[in-house]
Amino acid sequence: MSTNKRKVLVCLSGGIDSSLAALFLKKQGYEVHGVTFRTWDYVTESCWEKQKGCCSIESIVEAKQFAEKIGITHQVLDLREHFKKTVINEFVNEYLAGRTPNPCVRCNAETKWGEVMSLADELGCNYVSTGHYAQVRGENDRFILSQGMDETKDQSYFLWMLTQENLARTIFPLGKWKKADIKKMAAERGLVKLAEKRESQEICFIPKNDYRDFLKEQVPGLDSKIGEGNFISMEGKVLGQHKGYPYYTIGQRKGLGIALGEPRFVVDIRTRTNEIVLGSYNDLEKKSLKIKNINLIKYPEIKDGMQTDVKIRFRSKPVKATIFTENESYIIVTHQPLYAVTPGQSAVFYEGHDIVGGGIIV
RNA sequence: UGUCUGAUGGUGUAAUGGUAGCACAACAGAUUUUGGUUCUGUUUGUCCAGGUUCGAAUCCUGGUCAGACAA
Repeated sequence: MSTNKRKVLVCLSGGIDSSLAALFLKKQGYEVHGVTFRTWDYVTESCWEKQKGCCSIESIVEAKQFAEKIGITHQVLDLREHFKKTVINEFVNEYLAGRTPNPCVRCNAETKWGEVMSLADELGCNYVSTGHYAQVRGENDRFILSQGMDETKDQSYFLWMLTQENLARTIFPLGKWKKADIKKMAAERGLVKLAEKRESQEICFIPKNDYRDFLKEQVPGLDSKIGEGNFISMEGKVLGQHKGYPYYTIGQRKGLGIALGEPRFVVDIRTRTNEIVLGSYNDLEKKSLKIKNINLIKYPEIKDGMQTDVKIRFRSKPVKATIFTENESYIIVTHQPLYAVTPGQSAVFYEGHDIVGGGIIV
């Protein structure tokens, strides 16, 4: 590693958060080098209009301009192939398997930290940094990831896959700040455009916010391979036709195109028979789930029967639960009902504000 | 072929003479670094032709269509 202990590689997206993160690091006396990823090419123009978040060409230009403005070096890293091989492929395959992926979790682990760490090595940077609202600290020989101070903007959920090696070198300059303050500071520094820019949102590589169209583009002949199938009730009665199981996700209500007099939700996806089971909201209830691909952060291991709080989606309150270990997977039994537990999504364990670990729901 | 019943927005229904309502669906916006959820809002309807009435989804006549029963 470099002899320069104050050199940091910061991921700039062109948005307000990462820009301010870079600014903070610079003010704190770090030697800062910015990097912006090129992950995906947009073909449609709609994304430009929407000023989409982290990866558009326009944002790359903005990131570069910002770097110049605050006087840091900057480069663009072309990760298109890597991104396609990891994030996009997994995204498509998961849907084809009847599961619902979370590409952001994958992208953070594989693309952002995965690739940035090696670039940091090349450049002699001992730290890497992003504009995430999360915190990391060293304690008991572990590097512990915890929620951002601004609970409404906390993004730790998306970072549960980060390894100890990743966290050891990570700085989150915004972890102790509130989004409102960041916006205010940006405005005060004359960064009006940034302050007014829309939040990055939706899947960054999907234009028009329609993952179904994206799947069609990525999987030629998808509709002829899978095609229409039956909506069925909990009792097995045929209720209508659907467009093919990859277009649905557990808990989904909108877009079913079927009027049954009361709200119906996707309760189960049966890939073998291409059947989608519909039920009431209460039919989505579960009190246990199984996870795999476990990554532990706060503790090196988890004891059978450990108590924790678990989150099964980004915007949901943590629920008290007990973890039962079982070889490579865990069984999580919650003390309150969960709704719409969705295979492919992340279950993240919290202890207070700290992330204990997480896994992918089976 | 006869008799009876029914026909309301995309779907299912309410309103028995007095501004056509509800649920679901659809669409749009809000929320949101995943999908989904949630919230707010919007669009769309009285089978057709006559008649009675100040006024008809509602009553009358004829037609069309559907279901049931009869043969």
